[in-house]
Amino acid sequence: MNQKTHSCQQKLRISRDALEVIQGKWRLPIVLALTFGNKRFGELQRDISDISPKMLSQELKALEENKIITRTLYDSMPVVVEYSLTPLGHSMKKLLDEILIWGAHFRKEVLKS
Amino acid sequence: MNQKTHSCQQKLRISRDALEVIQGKWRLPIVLALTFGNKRFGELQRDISDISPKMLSQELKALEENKIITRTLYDSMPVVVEYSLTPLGHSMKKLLDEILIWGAHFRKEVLKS
DNA sequence: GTAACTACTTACCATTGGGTAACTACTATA
DNA sequence: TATAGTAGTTACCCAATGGTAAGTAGTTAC
Repeated sequence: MNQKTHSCQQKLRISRDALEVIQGKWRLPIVLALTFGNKRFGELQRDISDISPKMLSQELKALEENKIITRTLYDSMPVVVEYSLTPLGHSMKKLLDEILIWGAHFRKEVLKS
Repeated sequence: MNQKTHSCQQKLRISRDALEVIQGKWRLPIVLALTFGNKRFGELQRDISDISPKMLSQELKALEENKIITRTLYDSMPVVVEYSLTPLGHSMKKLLDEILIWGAHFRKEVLKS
C-alpha cells in the first residue's frame, strides 16, 4: 500500500467519524442558527421554520451528547432554557462557512436560481 | 425582521440546499476518494471498504445527476468505466478539507482516540 | 376560570436509507 | 470448460429517520 492509498484510507476514516455527528437533516441547521447567538427552544423553532418540536428536542439532545451545544436552564418564571455553542461547536464555524460558500456556488451552477 | 434574522434565514436556506446534495453516508466519502484521482468502480469499492455495489452504483448516479462527478466509458476490452470530479466536484475540496480538520479535532476532543 | 405562553414528551405512522445475497453479461485466461 | 475480473442490477428486508397530532406541566394575563 503506497502513501497515497494510505492517506486516502485515513481521510476516509476521519470523514466518516465527522459525518456520523453532522449527519441528518437538522443538526447543521441547528448549529448554524446558534452561530447567530444563544437561543431558546421557541426561537430555534421559529428560525428553522419547518422543524417539529419532536425533531428539535431530539437533535438538541444528540448535539449536547456530542458536546457541541450546551443546555442552560434558567429557573426564572416562566422557566427559560437557553442553548449555546460549546468551544467544539464554535470550531464548526469554518466548516459551516465552507458549506455555505459551496451551497451558494452549487445553487448558482446547478439549481440556476 | 432585522438584518441578523434575515441573514440567518438566508443561510439556513442555503445550508439546506447544500445538505440535500451531500447528505447520506456515502456521498462525501466517494467525492473524497475521487480527490485522489480518477477511479474505476472496483477501485472505489476497494477504497471505501464497506460500501456495497448497490450503494456505490446508486450514489454515483446521484452525484452524476448533481453534476459533481462524470462517468466515462472506455469501450476497450474489457469495458472500463472511469469516474472523475467535475469542476463543481473539485470546488468541494475546501469543504472536504474543513470536514477533515473538524473531524480530526472532534476525534481528539470527544472520541479521545 | 380559561386561554396563552414556556418547553417539551409521547404515541403512532410512513418513508427512506442502507444491508445482504444472488444474479447478469461480457471477456480473458488457465 | 471453468474460474476470475470487468461493472454493475435486482429482489427482499430491516432499522433509522422524520412527520403528525395530541398531551403534559407550570405560569401568567385577561
